[in-house]
Amino acid sequence: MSVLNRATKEALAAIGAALPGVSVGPDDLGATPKPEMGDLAFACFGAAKTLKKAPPQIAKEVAAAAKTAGLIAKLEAVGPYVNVFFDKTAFAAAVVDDIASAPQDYGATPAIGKKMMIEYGSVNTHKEVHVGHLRNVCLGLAAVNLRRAAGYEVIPAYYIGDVGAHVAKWLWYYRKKRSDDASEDVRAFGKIYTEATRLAESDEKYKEEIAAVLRKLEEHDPEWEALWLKTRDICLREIERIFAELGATFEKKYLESEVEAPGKEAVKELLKGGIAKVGEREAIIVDLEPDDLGIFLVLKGDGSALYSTKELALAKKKFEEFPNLAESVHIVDSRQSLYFKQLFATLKKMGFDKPMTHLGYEFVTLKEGAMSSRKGNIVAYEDFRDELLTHSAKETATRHADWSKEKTDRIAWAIAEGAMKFGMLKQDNDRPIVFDIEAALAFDGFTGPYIQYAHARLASILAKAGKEGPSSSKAGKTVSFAGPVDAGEYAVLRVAADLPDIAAKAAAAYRPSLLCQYLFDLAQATNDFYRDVPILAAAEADRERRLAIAQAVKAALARGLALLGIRAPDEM
RNA sequence: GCGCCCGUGGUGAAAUGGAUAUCACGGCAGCCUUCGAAGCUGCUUUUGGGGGUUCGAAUCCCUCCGGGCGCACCA
Repeated sequence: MSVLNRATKEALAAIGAALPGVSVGPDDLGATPKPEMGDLAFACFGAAKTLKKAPPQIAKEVAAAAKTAGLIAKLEAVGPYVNVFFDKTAFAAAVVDDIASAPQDYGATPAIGKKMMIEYGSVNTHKEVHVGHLRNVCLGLAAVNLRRAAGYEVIPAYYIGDVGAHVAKWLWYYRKKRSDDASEDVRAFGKIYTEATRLAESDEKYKEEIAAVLRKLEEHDPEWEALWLKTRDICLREIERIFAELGATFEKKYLESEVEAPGKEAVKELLKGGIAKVGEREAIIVDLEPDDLGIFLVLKGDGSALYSTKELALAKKKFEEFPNLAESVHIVDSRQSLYFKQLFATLKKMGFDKPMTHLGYEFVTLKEGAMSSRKGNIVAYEDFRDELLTHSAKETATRHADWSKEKTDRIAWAIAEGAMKFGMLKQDNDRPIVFDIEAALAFDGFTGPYIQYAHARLASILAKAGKEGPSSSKAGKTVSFAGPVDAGEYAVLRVAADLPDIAAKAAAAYRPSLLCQYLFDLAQATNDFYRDVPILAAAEADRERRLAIAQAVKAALARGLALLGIRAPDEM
């Protein structure tokens, strides 16, 4: 149990004992508006109802009657609230101890024996990876880390769209216009897709040509299949490379092509079972009107597969491979909300009632409007990364002219990654991100590098004190802790104590933004501490204690960033 | 038309139904002879309209207005 939870429990016990006949729970206990007002606040409105007394009166009685013990030092009635003050030194020592005992796992819950799959990073081949996909990967990565910290056994999976109409269109165009181009430059693939779309939309007759290519592919026509396999594999290698550089690792890798045939079988079963029927233009549909979910199309009129066809089989495949999944999450942008509702409803009709959820998020747009691979007005991930990296390397080089090229590049990438991932996660899932390169290149304010910087400053102090080498990634030896702590020391530890709770909330709701907000608060508190509390120049006893605090806070910052998939370099 | 999501300072955002709505950016004015100025300090400006529920509403409900997205052969 975290130190804060322990203190909260003690506070509730003390207050509960002073209020016989009233049930008090964690819900009655919240944060105070300002740190000076105490560590926790108990609202007396609920008790007022039960006791038929005025809240301020109850507050006064509770403050007078409650016994202080352990981590609780003082209770004070302010209006209808009882403000709880922790024993600063005892609390600070407990937090430092808690972090020092397992710095890399600070705030983690022991295993809860539940297995879950998180599917994310599900991009398409034959198209360029853009900043919209980046949001997906960052969210998925954070979700995996957060759920693992919450005690789940998580299986990260991706599901790549390596077949379908977009691939057929690409191959159709390539053979028609670009077959002389032997280039294997994947970044050119995206442009080919845009050109293909332009040509395809220029004349109705092309529609049928492309549909024919798709049928050929599904029939495994050797010539088309060879071209498809060759180009697909180039794309898959590129996608793998991008995932690797973002630190995204996957235990299960699904391809649309492998569930195409089983998907068609599933549709046959649906027809046999009377769940699906033939709709307009011979298409196979599931009528979900009674569930207010409209019509769900599961197979095209010409017999070729749709996204839905394949996903019917994929859902089954996942649970065949992992029968005991407590949850199977699909991280896909919220434009697919209706589609997933339809999919889950159809699976349920098939008697396949498994815990599947769609985690939606708003997409990334440009100031000019929506990005579209079809139109070609996208910000390619690699262009963005290159620009960010160039900027970050330049900034790093100005500050550290003496660093080697290797070191500069390594640190510059950590900073670029911090800016990129934090930028994608700091906003709540249900708000669109309007991509602005100026803002994305910022390293100050509410950004990843701001937090990395606070961490590096603490690292620098510790290095000077000989407590931790600048390049060590593991926590050094623990430092002795002897109180009493002053206000500045306590303030930063009080914030650090919130991490376990915030991480748990962020994990439960899949909201990394909560952790971003929190880490920014912790970094600000760190900068206050840095400004107000001298460490190296302090008297021996204070110095040791403050170094211990610096070490604990540094570990908390690093841990929080790690949950977001961001590195915390000791120098930057 | 129906459904989902969102309306908070100039801009972008935060706030388990709780105390005086919190940050960042921008702008203006300051701070490097004291542990790293990618930092710090000060000033600047806010809950779309109207009802309702509640001791208490940015938050919940209704309604209107505004924006985004989705609604049969794309994924």
